[in-house]
Amino acid sequence: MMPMGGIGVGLDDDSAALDTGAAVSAHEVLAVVLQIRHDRLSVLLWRRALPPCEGLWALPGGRLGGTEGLDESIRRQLAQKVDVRDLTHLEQLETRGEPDRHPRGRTLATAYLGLIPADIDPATPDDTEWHPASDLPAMGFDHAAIVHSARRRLRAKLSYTNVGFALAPPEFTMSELSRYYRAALGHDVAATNLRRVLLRRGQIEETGESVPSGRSGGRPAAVFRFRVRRMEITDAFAVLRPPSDT
Amino acid sequence: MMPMGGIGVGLDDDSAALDTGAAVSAHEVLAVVLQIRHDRLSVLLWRRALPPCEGLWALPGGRLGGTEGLDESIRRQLAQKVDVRDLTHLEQLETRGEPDRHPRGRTLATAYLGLIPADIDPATPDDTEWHPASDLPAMGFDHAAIVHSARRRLRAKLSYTNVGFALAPPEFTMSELSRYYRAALGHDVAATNLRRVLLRRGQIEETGESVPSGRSGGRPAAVFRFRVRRMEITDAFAVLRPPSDT
DNA sequence: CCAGTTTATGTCCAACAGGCGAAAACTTGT
DNA sequence: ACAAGTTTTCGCCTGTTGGACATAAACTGG
Repeated sequence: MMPMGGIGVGLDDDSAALDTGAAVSAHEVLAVVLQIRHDRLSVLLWRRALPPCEGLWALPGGRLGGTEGLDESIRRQLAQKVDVRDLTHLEQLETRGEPDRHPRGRTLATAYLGLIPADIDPATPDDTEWHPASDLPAMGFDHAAIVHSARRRLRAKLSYTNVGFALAPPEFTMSELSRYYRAALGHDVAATNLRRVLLRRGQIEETGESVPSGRSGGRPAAVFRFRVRRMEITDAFAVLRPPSDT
Repeated sequence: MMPMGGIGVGLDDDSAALDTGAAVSAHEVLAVVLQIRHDRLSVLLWRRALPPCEGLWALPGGRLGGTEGLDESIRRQLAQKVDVRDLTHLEQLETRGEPDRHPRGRTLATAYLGLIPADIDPATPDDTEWHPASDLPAMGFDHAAIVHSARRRLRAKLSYTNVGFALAPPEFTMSELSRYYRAALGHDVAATNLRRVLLRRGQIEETGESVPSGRSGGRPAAVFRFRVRRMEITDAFAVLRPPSDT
């Protein structure tokens, strides 16, 4: 805290930084990789074999390389735990820098949110497992808090963007899709309403195909797909829209 | 890029990082401080007197200290350019880490978004000035891009949160508030509808007072205030709400 | 006291979303 | 072939929301 909260002297930023004792700080990247598995939102975690936090579960990630960008780095690190080609979406989440967040000394962490569609079962190393996001195991560092941030972000974005495409397989029926939404949002979503809303927003379209429904009979379900498979904001937010020019 | 994009060997993250050549990377914090000034959304910038980027305009900020957290650091750095007590809101925006974003060598930057209410005119050092966000001067580094991120974030949040409190003075009339919204959003906002929406969402309330309107006469305007003066999400997003239990 | 200006209130309408029930389309069993 | 059961689809109704607009209210100045 600056004394009195007033304006300090107009030092140049570089010099000002030096006398505060800028230190060599490590920087790591982490990823919260989410996938709907068996109707549950799940996170990819690995069990630490070595200290610090030995035996606890942690997010995939690692130290930032000297010549790579953040996006580049998280993809490289992630490749050690899962096939990165399966990722349908990856975005930056937040950066944490509390001085004591890492027992090994000052380490900043930039966390990412990654999504994998529900239809695939990526191969993972032995130390790596999927855990339900609503029932996390004992986790090291501040990783549990980061997972919660990611869930919140995902829930919000499901409502005003087309992120659904990243959770669902390329083609799906409405009842499947509503199950994915239910798993991610934590509450029921009526397939009927979901269909109407996503169609009106132009997020999804019918492929023309249809597939027989579950084994006990029933009307065949129409097959849909997302029209665009990269993130877009599709809900021009409610209030305060620019005046319509019709 | 990993060859074939497959799964790498299961190295521990720390060791994996070392052989990639983890380097001493500097970390800086930056802030996009926005305020509505004379009906225009404006950014606080300072002119660099020394290289790199000498003579260009830059965001306030500086090197992260060795023992401080990110939030702590940005407040300290900001105190050199403006009275931090005037900030009504401060949130993390994004972190940039392209290896070439800083000519002096590898420097990560975590950017913040800060807001100052429209009614005050904070004292600033000689090298520091307010610039219209829609008409930026020549800026160094990637700072112009960061300002654009901040504007987008603010526009979005005005629609589904109560951030308005951070742009407006503690008390205001509806026509004043609609001018602030217009400046921040870039389009007209009808005071009538704004009032109805913000009242229904419980964001604002009448103080009971009223003030005479502009110098040329007119009905006195009712005075309002925001009920809560810290960020809250007030629009439980449209679609996909939990089923109502009425 | 009237004209002009600004704010407040109310109404209309279109869009939207949630709920529900009926119809459609299919499977299985008799 | 037909009935029963299941799942999806479609249409209707309702309550809410937000943008536009018109009218009423309140005040100033001449």
